[in-house]
Amino acid sequence: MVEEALTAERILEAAEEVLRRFGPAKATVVDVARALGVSHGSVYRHFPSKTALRDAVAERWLARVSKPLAEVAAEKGPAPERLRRWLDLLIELKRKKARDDPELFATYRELVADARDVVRVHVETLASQIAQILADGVEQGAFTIEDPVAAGWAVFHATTKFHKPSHASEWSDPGIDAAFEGVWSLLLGGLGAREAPAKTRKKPAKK
Amino acid sequence: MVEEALTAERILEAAEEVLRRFGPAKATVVDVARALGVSHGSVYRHFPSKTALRDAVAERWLARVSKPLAEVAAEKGPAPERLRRWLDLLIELKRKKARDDPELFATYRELVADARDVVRVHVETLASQIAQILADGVEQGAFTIEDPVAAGWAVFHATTKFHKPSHASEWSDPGIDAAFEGVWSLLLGGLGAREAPAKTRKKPAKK
DNA sequence: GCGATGACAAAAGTCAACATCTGTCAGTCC
DNA sequence: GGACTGACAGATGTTGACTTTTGTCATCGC
Repeated sequence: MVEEALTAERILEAAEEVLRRFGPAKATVVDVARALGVSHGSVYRHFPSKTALRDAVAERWLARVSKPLAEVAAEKGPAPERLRRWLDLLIELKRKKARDDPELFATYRELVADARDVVRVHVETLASQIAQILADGVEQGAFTIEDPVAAGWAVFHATTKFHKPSHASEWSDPGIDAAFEGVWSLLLGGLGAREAPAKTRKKPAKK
Repeated sequence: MVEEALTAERILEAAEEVLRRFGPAKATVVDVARALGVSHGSVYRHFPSKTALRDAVAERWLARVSKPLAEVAAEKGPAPERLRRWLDLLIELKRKKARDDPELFATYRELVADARDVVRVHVETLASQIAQILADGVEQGAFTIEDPVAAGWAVFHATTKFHKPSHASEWSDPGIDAAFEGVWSLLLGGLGAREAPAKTRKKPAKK
């Protein structure tokens, strides 16, 4: 005993490490148990199935994306600039994962592909973070949309290509940043962006 | 002799039929030759490899999408309404294929997935059709964008979710049409759409 | 002479015997 | 007595001998 009790948290950490090392195809519940020095039956006391364990790992991974974004969404500065930073951060987080460790990224993709419910919640979280920024923007007089929630979803959908992992192979295209600028420019216009009441300005004139 | 000469065109037709019946995993060059009553060696007189044959079939399929769209792009009416019809048609063509014969659609997806060059050309064709509509719109005073080509790509990218086959599983979501309306609304705003000089009006006020 | 053939080597795909894994549960151990 | 074990049945994966396919080319027949 003592030896640190077997908790869901410890199992998740071990599971993540095992997935990282063996990949989703080779990682077994027995491997996870072995890494913890217990029998695989014990793992089943904490997770009802291997699928549930994988879902929980996927959830952790997604939280590492949505949490830093939540901070940007909660800030108080000018909404257009904040929306841009939020999108840049989302895209950068995804690209970084894909670039720095493609194998791990592939593991992550397989995992979340099976965790549809977890993904649904994650995506709803992201869309509502955008909606929050947009609502702030309306309040600031920087945006003129009527329905921030609907517009939040629209921004999310319109930028799918730039953040959804199934498009990862396109992220190394040389024109990808220009493509995003084009979409950003249309979206900003569509949100009815205008100079905020007074205050900060950011970019110099374009072109 | 006579008996109709063996042409690339006839081989393509047979190949398409064989793919339709057996699927891309089971369709062989020998099957195609058998359907034509020739030896498989003969097929290789017209196509250097099985891959080239598959690419050619993919190209035909894609042409069946881009040709009807080219007609809409070439029309002369008000650009905003035409852009909307063009997008609706693109989306409808894709959805119809996916809905009416999911197996054939899966075959088509596998084929084009391997035909990257063919797809690149197809996508460039579509983006330039949008650009043409946008340029007309600028001329008509209906759009205020500076660079119709860049904006054409932006419209294409922003609507990826609604026409790219890898998103087909999302097309049966109940909210998909509302999602498109949201994106459309932002895009139209971003293009600087204003009532055309005089003339037609379409939708009643929203909400 | 030229399109077509079919035998062939190398590559790719199949499948059934075998091995491993998941999930359960009666029983152990502290 | 409750956390943990490990033997087990059924499900899932792996392996390697075998079959099929691709792509070539010397030869054929019109």
